[in-house]
Amino acid sequence: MQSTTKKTEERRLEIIKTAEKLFKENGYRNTPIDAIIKEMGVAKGTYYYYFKSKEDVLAAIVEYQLNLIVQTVEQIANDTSLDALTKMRLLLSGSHIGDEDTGEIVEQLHLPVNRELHEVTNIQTVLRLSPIFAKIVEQGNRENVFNTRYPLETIQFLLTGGQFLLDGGLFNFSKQEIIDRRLAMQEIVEKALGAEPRTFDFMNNKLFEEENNE
Amino acid sequence: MQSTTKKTEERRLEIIKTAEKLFKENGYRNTPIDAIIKEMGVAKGTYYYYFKSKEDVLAAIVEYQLNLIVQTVEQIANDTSLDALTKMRLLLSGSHIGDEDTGEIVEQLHLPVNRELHEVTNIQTVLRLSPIFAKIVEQGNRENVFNTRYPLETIQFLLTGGQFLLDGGLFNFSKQEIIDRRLAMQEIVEKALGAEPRTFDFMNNKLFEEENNE
Amino acid sequence: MQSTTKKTEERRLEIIKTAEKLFKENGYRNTPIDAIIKEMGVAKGTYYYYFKSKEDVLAAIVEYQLNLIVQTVEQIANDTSLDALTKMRLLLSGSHIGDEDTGEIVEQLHLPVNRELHEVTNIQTVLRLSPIFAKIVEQGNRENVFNTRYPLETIQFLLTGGQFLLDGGLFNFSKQEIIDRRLAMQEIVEKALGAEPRTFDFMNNKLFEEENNE
Amino acid sequence: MQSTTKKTEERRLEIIKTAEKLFKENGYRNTPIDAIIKEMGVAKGTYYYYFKSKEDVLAAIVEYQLNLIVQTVEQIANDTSLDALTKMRLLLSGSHIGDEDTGEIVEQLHLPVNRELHEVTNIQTVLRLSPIFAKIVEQGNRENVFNTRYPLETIQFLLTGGQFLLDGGLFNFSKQEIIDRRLAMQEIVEKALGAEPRTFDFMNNKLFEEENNE
DNA sequence: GATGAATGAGAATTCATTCAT
DNA sequence: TATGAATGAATTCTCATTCAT
Repeated sequence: MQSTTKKTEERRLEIIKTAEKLFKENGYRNTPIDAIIKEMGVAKGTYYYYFKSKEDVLAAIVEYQLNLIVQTVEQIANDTSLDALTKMRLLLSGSHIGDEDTGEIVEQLHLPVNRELHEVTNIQTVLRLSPIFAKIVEQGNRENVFNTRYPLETIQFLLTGGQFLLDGGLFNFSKQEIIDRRLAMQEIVEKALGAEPRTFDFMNNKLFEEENNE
Repeated sequence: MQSTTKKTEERRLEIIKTAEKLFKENGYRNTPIDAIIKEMGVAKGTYYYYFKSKEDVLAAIVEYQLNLIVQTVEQIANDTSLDALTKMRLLLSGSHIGDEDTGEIVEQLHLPVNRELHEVTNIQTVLRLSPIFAKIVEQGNRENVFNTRYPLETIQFLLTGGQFLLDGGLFNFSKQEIIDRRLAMQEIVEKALGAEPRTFDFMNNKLFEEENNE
Repeated sequence: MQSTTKKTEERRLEIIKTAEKLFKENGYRNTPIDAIIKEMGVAKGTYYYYFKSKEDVLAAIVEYQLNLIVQTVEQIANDTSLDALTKMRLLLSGSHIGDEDTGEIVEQLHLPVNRELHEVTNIQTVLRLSPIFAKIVEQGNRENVFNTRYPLETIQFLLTGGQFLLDGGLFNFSKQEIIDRRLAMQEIVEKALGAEPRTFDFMNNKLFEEENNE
Repeated sequence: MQSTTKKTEERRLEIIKTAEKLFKENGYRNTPIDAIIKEMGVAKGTYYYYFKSKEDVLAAIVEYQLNLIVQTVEQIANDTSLDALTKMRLLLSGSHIGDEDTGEIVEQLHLPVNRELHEVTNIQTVLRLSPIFAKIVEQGNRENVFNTRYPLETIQFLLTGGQFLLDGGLFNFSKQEIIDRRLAMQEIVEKALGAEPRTFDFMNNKLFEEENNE
């Protein structure tokens, strides 16, 4: 057995990771497959042994990322011991213990990725997370901490605004501008969900600390 | 050979229009310049006589569209005879008398464009329209019909959500799904701006009619 | 009639001068006709009214330059009041009173021009100047200051070496390297022509001053 | 692995050879890459698999040719059993046992190449050969067969004159004209190096035979 | 004399994909 | 599993030249 031979799953993951890194650095279109294999030190054929096209990795990357996020979000959402407010706070703060890969949820959602990768990811993220979030909102409605007429649609709008506006990749906001927009977003979220003012105050406290660390 | 010489500005616009059409149909990346010139029935050199690259038309298209929208929005925003509520309603309904080119504002904002074109347009739209809208919100604050702490940031969030979520190019929503999301959006806008419930009720009545016509 | 003809001639010359300048700056191949007309502020058609192709100006430039040089060189060569040594010294030093256009002969010969323009010019220069120089050498033979068996061929070899080696455009020599090569060249010229050592000593004194001025 | 590597080297050389041939026939600028690959019967991508641009082959051709020449010249120059006169004669006559690839040195130096290729080759040839020749001249100085004050500079001038003047690519001399110029050159070389008259007599005898064979 | 819009035949380069080994 | 040479369609961009006005 060759020492260069890795287990199939491992190698597949290695390609995904390498491609993801390069796509984020240079963009999907601007990253030839050559770049990926060169970075990995393998031959062209190896790539095509694991993926049948270039789009194929893109899909795999998105799927991989999404699964991680969805898994974490679902875990929290399905935890019957938590009330809606706690769940929502956990998800919005990302303060739970994340896997290395996942990192903090909010971070994941706001990762500055490039456009091509972004499009697919953002949309899929909104579409897959919104039903899960919607359930929490409905729970919140029942627990009288939220008051939202259209849980799914509202959550989708809020996720979309957050994803696209605050994602560093699209708008080139300064740190201060991001802070300002998060403050506004906090209020909008609270109002849209019909929560008490300052319910999600922590969002920006947290942000503040983060930004100072960089 | 014989050349159908047109006035420079006309031909430039013709290229812009043709490119826009094809970009919307097939996407920016999937539209070779050859397709544009073939559609127009001119030579390749003609294209490069007016635009020095492919990106150049993209920028021209966005600029052209944006100028139309911004112009109209600004006209309403600067009309001192109108109160904030009327202005906002006009802008959100698009019921003003539009130029042929402009069409209805809401339609403009929600034009189903493809991704590549979209990205640039959406972002620019949000960035250029938000300050104008923000002024109206501030006027509304003074007139006690709105109550918004962060006018600019709030408007930016709302515009972003609207643009990216309801723009047919990104999410493939059915008509009914769009209606549902507009209903939710109406409420979110009202709440975020601190307006009375049902202030922007017309948004969806109007939409309803439209959709039935198609 | 006269004045229009003169104006025509003027414009032709203007094109030649502009083209020459741009060709020297950016090279013949890298200078589109567009650049020439843009620099002049005239239309494309104007160019083609005066020259039927791009090569046409190149030929005109070379012809124009060459005529100036040949004229001056011939004037000195044909001056029956001068002995061969004086003539040769004059030509090699370039110390005669030159027209503005011509500048100093040596300077003309060593003008750092680009390759494309260079090729044609250099070769033509060698071919047209060598017979004139050869006559001076023959005169020198008769006057017993030179002793050259093959005047024309020798002169051609020397002109070629000087043109191509010392012309700043081809070899990227430093100032010191050029000085060294001129010293060597002086000796070679003296030896090749069979002149007394140090006959053309001034060549390098002169050069030395020049270089210090820059 | 080694066999494939060797094949790779072979193919690379094949491209170099084909390009060289076509460049010589039609000129660098007038030889599209299409012509090269068509001649070889390979696809465009194959070319770009081995060379990253068109200029790239040009550089490779020059490097290849130059290495062959330099190698041979160096071999002779470094042979401690030979005196300077013999070395110089060998190099100028090209009568040594040449590799098939190299052919005769003088032939190599005077290969009728086209302009674009020529420029680069000529200059590089002069620059790389002159130090080697200069050593022989210095040896000759010590052996009292030469008497040259500036060995390097003198050699450079002589090489330049020979390359550019006698290289069939630039000046369109007839055979007789070339013979005449070689005769003159022989004398110039002898004088410039301070060698005895007729030291390099063979140069032209040899040439004479050659020319009659064609 | 002068204009400048229009032409269109190239040219170089990219890169996803295939396949024999 | 892995390799890497070979492919070739696709695409952007250049620019000398023409000609109706």
